[in-house]
Amino acid sequence: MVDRLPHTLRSDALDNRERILDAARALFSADGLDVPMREIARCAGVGPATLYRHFPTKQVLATEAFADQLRACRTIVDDACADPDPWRGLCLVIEKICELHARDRGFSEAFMSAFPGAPDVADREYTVKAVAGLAQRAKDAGHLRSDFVLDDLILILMANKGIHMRSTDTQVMASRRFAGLAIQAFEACPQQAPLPPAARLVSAAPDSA
Amino acid sequence: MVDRLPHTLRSDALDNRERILDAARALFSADGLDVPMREIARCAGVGPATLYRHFPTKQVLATEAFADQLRACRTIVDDACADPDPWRGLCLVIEKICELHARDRGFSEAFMSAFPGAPDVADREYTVKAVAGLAQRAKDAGHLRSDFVLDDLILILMANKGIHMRSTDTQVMASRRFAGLAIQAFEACPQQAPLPPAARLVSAAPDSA
DNA sequence: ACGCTAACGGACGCCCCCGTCCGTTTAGGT
DNA sequence: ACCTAAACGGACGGGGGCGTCCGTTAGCGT
Repeated sequence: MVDRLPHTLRSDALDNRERILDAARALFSADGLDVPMREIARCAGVGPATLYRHFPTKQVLATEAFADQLRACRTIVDDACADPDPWRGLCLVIEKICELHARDRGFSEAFMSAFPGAPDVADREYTVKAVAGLAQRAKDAGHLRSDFVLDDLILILMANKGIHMRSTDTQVMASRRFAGLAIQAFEACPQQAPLPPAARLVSAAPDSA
Repeated sequence: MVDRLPHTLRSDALDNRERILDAARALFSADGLDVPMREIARCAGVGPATLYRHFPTKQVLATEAFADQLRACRTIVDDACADPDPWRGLCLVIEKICELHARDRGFSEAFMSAFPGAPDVADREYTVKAVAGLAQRAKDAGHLRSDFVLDDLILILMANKGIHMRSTDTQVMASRRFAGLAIQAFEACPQQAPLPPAARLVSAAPDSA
């Protein structure tokens, strides 16, 4: 059931592992998380058993496959927080994350499906806090509307996930347009109509932004 | 294969037909279009054969099941076009259609999946023209940003479809918030940053709004 | 060069969904 | 009350995804 302790894979095993991850990344990215495990195996040129030996469940496979994207997310947030202009930082977060999700359908699904109370990203709380801080600073600077809540950001990401196009290029283009509209909606502006109340999306956030 | 000409169903047949439609409406609405046909049959208290006899394909069933919603859509658009204030009309379209989709996941899927070049709604072109006219009037009145295109509306509807919550109430609430943000984004406003270019979503529209 | 064992992958059984056939039931006209 | 045909639904065969077992292959240390 579990790999025993040698901790050092044989060269062919390591090779297969990489090929599986590559195939998974490609298929998840293009078709979402619903691709059959066998399809991934076939595409990687291995048998189903080999796939299951390396990654006992799709969850495990996806987690490994999306490690890069997760790191990218973290980097985006860190960069944004480092920006001296918090509003610019927040805009960057929205634009970059939307684009990341637009380019990788599977990551988008995995990222969002795991949202309410997912035990899978350990530093989720840290990231949430960081973005909340960024948003607060943007509000203080008068660039972000004062009734913005963090749930709005999640709302935008969920919505962005709903945008599906055939070609990746069109997808990214549409997503960019969408991000632009979202930013527009978030920008503080003299004659602003009040928004409908926000639905609670992030499980337990005492003061979300 | 096809029902022969008597044109008058037996009372039990008619009854079953209604029960099937009711079940389909309920299940589609709650769980989307992916519910198995057998589940609908089971829920309606009939055998699979009866279901298939009345509705040979899921497409046919869905079309009949969503007739009400489609009429509601049409009514919303007509009402909006009749509104003396075109901006108010456009806002109503966005709010009402988003809510309609939020309340009925299956309808939302059916409506949007059938979008690029669907041969299924005959008066699609009429509706598109009507909304385009409404948008143009809203622009002329100076309430709708001048770089708005009809594709933006489709974009919003696709995005709205991406918002999924457990309870319908939360779903509607989130969707309302989203519609509010969308309207905010569309509103003409002095210091407006230019949006990224729109991706073509509606197949052949020479001058979309 | 050889053997040991890690690693492989074809094949199996399971379950769920699909669409159809056909023997049985029952509505409704006489 | 009876007969006929409309309508029903259980049951079937096909297809596909799932996760696992086990006989075979081949990497690697000696």
